[in-house]
Amino acid sequence: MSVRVEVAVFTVREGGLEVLLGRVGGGTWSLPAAAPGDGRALDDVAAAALQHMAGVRGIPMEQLYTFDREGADIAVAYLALIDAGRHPISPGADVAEVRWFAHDDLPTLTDGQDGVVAYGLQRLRAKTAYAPVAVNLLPDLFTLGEMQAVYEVLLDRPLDARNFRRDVLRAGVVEESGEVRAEGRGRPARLYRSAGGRFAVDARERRVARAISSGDDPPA
Amino acid sequence: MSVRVEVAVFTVREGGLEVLLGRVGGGTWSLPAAAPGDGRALDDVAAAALQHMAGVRGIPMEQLYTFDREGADIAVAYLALIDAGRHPISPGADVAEVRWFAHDDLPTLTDGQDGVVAYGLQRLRAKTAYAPVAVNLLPDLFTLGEMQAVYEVLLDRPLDARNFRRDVLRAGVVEESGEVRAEGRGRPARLYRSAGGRFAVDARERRVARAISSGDDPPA
DNA sequence: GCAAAAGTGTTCTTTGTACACCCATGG
DNA sequence: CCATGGGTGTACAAAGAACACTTTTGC
Repeated sequence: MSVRVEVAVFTVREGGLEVLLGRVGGGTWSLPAAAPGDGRALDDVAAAALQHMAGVRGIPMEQLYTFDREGADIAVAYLALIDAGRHPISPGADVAEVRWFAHDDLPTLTDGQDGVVAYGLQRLRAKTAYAPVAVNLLPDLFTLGEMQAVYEVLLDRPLDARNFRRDVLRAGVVEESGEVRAEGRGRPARLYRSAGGRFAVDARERRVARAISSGDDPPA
Repeated sequence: MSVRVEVAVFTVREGGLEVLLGRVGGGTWSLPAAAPGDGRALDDVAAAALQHMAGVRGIPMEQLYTFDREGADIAVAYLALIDAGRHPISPGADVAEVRWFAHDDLPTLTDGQDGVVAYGLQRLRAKTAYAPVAVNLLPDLFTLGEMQAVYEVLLDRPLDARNFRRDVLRAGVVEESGEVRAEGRGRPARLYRSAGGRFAVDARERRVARAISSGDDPPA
């Protein structure tokens, strides 16, 4: 019985949701993956897989699901969210290429990894309804407009800016940094940072998320 | 790397939430567990573990989480809900004893299985907010009073019978069987059966569940 | 006819949704 | 001075929570 750990890594860039893939030599594209050796914890193996493939460290991860694979194998899948801008990717040793792919235009993947991506996406969208997932996809300081844009990509529908602002501030998931940023035309926006709270984007989405699936807090 | 599958099986009886445990010889109490041999799917291994330990079949299961264990081992944990009345338990081959234990008065368990029970309970309570978990804990036909009693045990707080009735019926998770049952004093209650829908018990709980943790729909 | 449980309906409050409007900046 | 995005407030609808009352049975 062989065990693998695989990580579905998502980012939001240029108005699109993207997935991190790499390949060795000229082989098929794959998720960051590793085999747990000696007694390392699964979470650590997942973190190591990402670091090995793309040189990115310190990204929080969440266990997704354990899948059956061909033969007598199983794959423990993880979900990770990163801000591609803050964490440039570069191929590790024996990795030929690492790239971001639009989530709806992926190449052929190894094994059953498309199932991992699909479920990761489902969980990510569901988490949107009750966890401040956007802060993991944004820089340290960000405007509420940028945050809203991330949610609009994740949910694939427009949000009302006024209600969005009210909900996010009421939930206390962000705090003002005191700084502002002028960016082209229009009134300069205040810059916020994460405050660590939890919140929901809006009620309709909450209900949808609940009806379809929900994320969860892994055990301590 | 050795893999085990373990199942946290819950029931509600006599006003209490109980967990199924068994033991071999005079050893420590354990959850139903099995090692996946050849290429059997994890879900099947979980079902087989329950059947082997307690002789119970055909119970829907849901994957919970994959835990690190001592050494280089991992344990894939499952959650199962059964109506103890409909599914009598009896020790399988080489099982000395199987019993229901009150969830808050468990004996010492093997390994890290108390973590599995704790997380299973958390998930079960969270699922309460958006899935009709009670129908898995009740007979084919049941009264709304019985159903409410199950939820009161799971949530550990009293529910308003009138709001409960309204919410359950509105959500369409049960359908009338046409029969009634007189049980001692009081007006006879209509008997319902599951209709397969999803619902939430009440809003406060939904929010609590969301804030603490949530269940999820496993991938297809 | 009284206690006990089932069943129906109504009011109040909270939450979410859809808006109209003003503010500050760049061109 | 106007187009553009930022920021504030308000009116309406829906959902949840609390609660009063009638119905049907056993004793």
